[in-house]
Amino acid sequence: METAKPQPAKPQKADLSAQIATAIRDAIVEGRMITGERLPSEAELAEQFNVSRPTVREALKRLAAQSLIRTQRGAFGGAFVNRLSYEEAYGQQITTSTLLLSMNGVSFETACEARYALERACTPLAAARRTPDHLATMRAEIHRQGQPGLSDESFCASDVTFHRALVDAAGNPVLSYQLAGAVEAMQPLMNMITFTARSREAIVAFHTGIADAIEAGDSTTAETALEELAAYTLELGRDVMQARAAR
Amino acid sequence: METAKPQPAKPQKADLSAQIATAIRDAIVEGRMITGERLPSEAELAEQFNVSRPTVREALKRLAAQSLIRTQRGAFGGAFVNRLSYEEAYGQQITTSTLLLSMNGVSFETACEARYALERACTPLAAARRTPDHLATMRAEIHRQGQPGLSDESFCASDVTFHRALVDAAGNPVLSYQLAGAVEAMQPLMNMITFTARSREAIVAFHTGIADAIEAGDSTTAETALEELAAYTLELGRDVMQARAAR
DNA sequence: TGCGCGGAAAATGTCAGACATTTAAATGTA
DNA sequence: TACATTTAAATGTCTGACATTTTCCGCGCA
Repeated sequence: METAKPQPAKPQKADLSAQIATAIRDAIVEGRMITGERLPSEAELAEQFNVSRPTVREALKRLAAQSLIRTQRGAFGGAFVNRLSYEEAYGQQITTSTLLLSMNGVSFETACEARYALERACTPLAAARRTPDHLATMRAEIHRQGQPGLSDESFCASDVTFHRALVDAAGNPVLSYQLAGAVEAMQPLMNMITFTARSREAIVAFHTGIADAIEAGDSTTAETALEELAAYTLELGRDVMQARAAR
Repeated sequence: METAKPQPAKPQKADLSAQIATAIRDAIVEGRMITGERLPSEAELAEQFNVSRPTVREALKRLAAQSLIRTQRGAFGGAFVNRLSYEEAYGQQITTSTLLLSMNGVSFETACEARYALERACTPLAAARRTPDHLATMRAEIHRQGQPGLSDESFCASDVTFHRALVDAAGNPVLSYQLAGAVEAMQPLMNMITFTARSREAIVAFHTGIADAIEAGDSTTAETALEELAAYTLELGRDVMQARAAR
């Protein structure tokens, strides 16, 4: 006698290492372990969970991959609960966003729409809080974008830096984190599609309009300029797609 | 004779398993391996990279933790390049956001500001595209929030569902993904602070105003209502903080 | 001929033990 | 006291073995 396959009431089919990773992750997320705290040694964890050391190690590597812990060799080393820094979070956000876009056949329209909607959310704050530093970065990148001999790669990189400065000008690190995926993953994707067709002069003009408005603290004008840039990009993308389809 | 510590030209200090994970990750991100493709078996990878199987396994677990690969046991099983689904990406986004907020002492103001700025980015699209389904969800949650006996936990959960529906109404899955962290990580954080002080009637009134505007396709009114909700929440948070400080 | 059943094979999952390496504390010595 | 040395506790890595899962293929049976 056996119940065979239909066992819907058995969701616990995960690997031991996955279970252990989940258990430790929960302890961290729920605050039972605090930043900087040292986990038991691998040998102790193996004993606690009643598994072998390699299994524990696999679990720890899973957590390390999510920047939840960091390990240190040597005496008094071990695994420590990691403080997730903004930079690490940025990196994960960008990787995840890039993969999500490339693996789900996200259309140009969808990505473009999301990207500009998010950036638009920053402009009122940026207009209110921009520092001379942010403005200087934006102006410098605009100037760079006007140089005649600039390669396409450099122009794209400068484009990203410009928008990054705009986002950072909002002075909200959480917002900057959230926008990292939009700017650093979607913008390059869009550049890759439109760089053949676009007019650098037009882009520079839009960027100048945005920078002027931000400098003047005029969020309405900045939003309008951003929307125009979005519309221009969208149109370019449609043209390119149409040309590709016609071929 | 020995060069001792000062060896700044040696950036390769990572574990073997980390190096291998990076190598495979790059292959995936750069498109040299496509979704669904099978990786070599652990034994083959061990030979290719000239390491032992446990080391390879640790590398694979790192990748699995990021949902980059999925493994399958049995003959013709192995590790396969995983298609990162929206759901998996949501989950990672929420986990990362939650940790980032809790581990970096993000202030109530900062989180609140970012959260409402992001949500504001969705309202024009939501006003233009909302379906009867989304409206029904929003109305249902508003109704639930008006029930007298509702527990605080249920009210908070309903709050999240309401805002989630608003975000989804924009009809842009990439935007929904980006907002997942804001709605599901920041909203609960804010609820935890303000739930003692807030007036449910006021919240319901704001929600109703938002839903009405979205239903009418009036994005300006919706944004205004959202901004009022943001201001109310911010004020509540400041009051609570002040009360705590005074004690 | 067609169907089901069972073994073989290939892969991941797990374990045990050993050795290598790194690091900081403890100890010893000038 | 200051410096060099030893030592111990960890992680990092390797080897080999066994357990488990799953698919494929061929065999036998109707």
